[in-house]
Amino acid sequence: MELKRAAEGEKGFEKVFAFLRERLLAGSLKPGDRLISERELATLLGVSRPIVREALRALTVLGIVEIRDRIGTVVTRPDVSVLNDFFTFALAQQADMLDDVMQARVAIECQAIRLACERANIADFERLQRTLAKIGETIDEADAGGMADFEFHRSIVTASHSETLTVLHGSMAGLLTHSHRSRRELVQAFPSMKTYLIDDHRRIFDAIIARDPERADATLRKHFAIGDEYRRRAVVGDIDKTSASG
Amino acid sequence: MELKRAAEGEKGFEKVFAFLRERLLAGSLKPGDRLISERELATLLGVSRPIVREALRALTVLGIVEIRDRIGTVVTRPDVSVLNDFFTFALAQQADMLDDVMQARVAIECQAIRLACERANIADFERLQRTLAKIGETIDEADAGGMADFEFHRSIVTASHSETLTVLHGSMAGLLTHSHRSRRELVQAFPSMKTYLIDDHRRIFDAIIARDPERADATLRKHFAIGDEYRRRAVVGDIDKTSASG
DNA sequence: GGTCTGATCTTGGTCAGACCAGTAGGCTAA
DNA sequence: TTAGCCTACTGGTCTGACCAAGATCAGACC
Repeated sequence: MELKRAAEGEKGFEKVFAFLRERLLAGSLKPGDRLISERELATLLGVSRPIVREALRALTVLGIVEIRDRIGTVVTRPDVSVLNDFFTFALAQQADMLDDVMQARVAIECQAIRLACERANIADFERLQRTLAKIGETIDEADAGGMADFEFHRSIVTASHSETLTVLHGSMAGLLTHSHRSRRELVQAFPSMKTYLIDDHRRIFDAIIARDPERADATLRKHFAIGDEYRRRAVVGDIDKTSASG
Repeated sequence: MELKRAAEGEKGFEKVFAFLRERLLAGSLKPGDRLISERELATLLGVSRPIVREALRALTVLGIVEIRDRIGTVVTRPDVSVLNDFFTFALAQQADMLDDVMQARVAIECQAIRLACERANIADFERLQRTLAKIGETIDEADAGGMADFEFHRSIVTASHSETLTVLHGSMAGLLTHSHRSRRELVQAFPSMKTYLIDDHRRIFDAIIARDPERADATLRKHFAIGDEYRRRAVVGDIDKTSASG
């Protein structure tokens, strides 16, 4: 059984997984390809079908393949949701990681905005403008306002035309949406925030339009810093806000 | 069966996975906890053991739990290797993603260096100094030089004391090590690179020591930009370097 | 009484075979 | 030729079983 050669040492799951990984990484299995059936794979590798399913399921959660009921298993283009899942779980267990994730988000977004300055096209500009307008319209609503805020920032990342940045940002987005929302709740407490929210986003938008990476980055960073400042002040003045920061 | 309540809609794998996800996210299952046995889980959820194993295996590849032979399944602290796996697979199938990943790496590292300026302690400084020295010592060796380069950059991220940034950077590191290495191979072609490599890293180091985030960030960015420039020039002069970029 | 040892229970690891439900494609009948 | 049926195949799942080895506790020994 020369086919087993490369996977002889491992047993069971590892064997199947290694077998498939090899083909995947070597490129002999490309997106769109359909794998041989579970039964064939099982007999081919000398394992039982449940084991094969474990391996296929593993690849599924990694977003590498897709198991289609009664059709077969096909190789897919790497899917983002993996990162989403991972971050969701990771964050859930280490709530203190949230500040950390925020840092990563800032990292991604600041890089994205630089790229956006270079790569943004008309459609991107239009989307940015739309979402910017939305921020102004929803300035007094917590939910819609938070959503608008989020959409604007997402538009920035989209405009970077970088899949990886988009993926990473997206996977952290879910965790941070409530952060946008809670920030918006502060508007009631700090009237000056209205100006901050509208003007800051406007400045960010302008910098992108001007295709000025340095200014865009700096403005965005300042925007985050000010947001932090407001939040800190809020914590001082309104303790029960802290419970939502986890 | 009120226990099934939340997972009634799904079936099989989804049911088990959802059941566990719920507990994991809600925090009723914390790192270190041991799950109930596969058999119990199976009867509890009304599915067969192979299905339970699929779900557990899925969580395993996500780095959420660890299945210990003849011991049980325990919840672990989220593991980085997932991201590694993902990026490895993703890159294998979409080589064009490499530039993109590089962008993300720049993003992470530039944010990290800013944090490093604020948070780095003596130990961090020492590590940076050590790795910086190593770069000078190994300037003429491709392998060791690439490694030293990599270590220095990793030290920067470590000095940020941000778990998330470290994790993200680490998961992209494997893919980019060869990038460091191949960059070092250019040293032969471009003698001026020696100065670039040594002086640039030195400047970066100085900026961190000076705890000047802006300067550090700018210097690091410039460093990457120059590296890109060298690589671009190399591609023009030496085509077979491109084949190794996948 | 305390400790050591071994039988037993439990756990994961795996297999074999079976049934269901649709899907796809070949074959047949109109 | 074409519409429709029929079978082979696919994934989805279950059942029940066996193995090897860690965990546990009872009983024997010191």
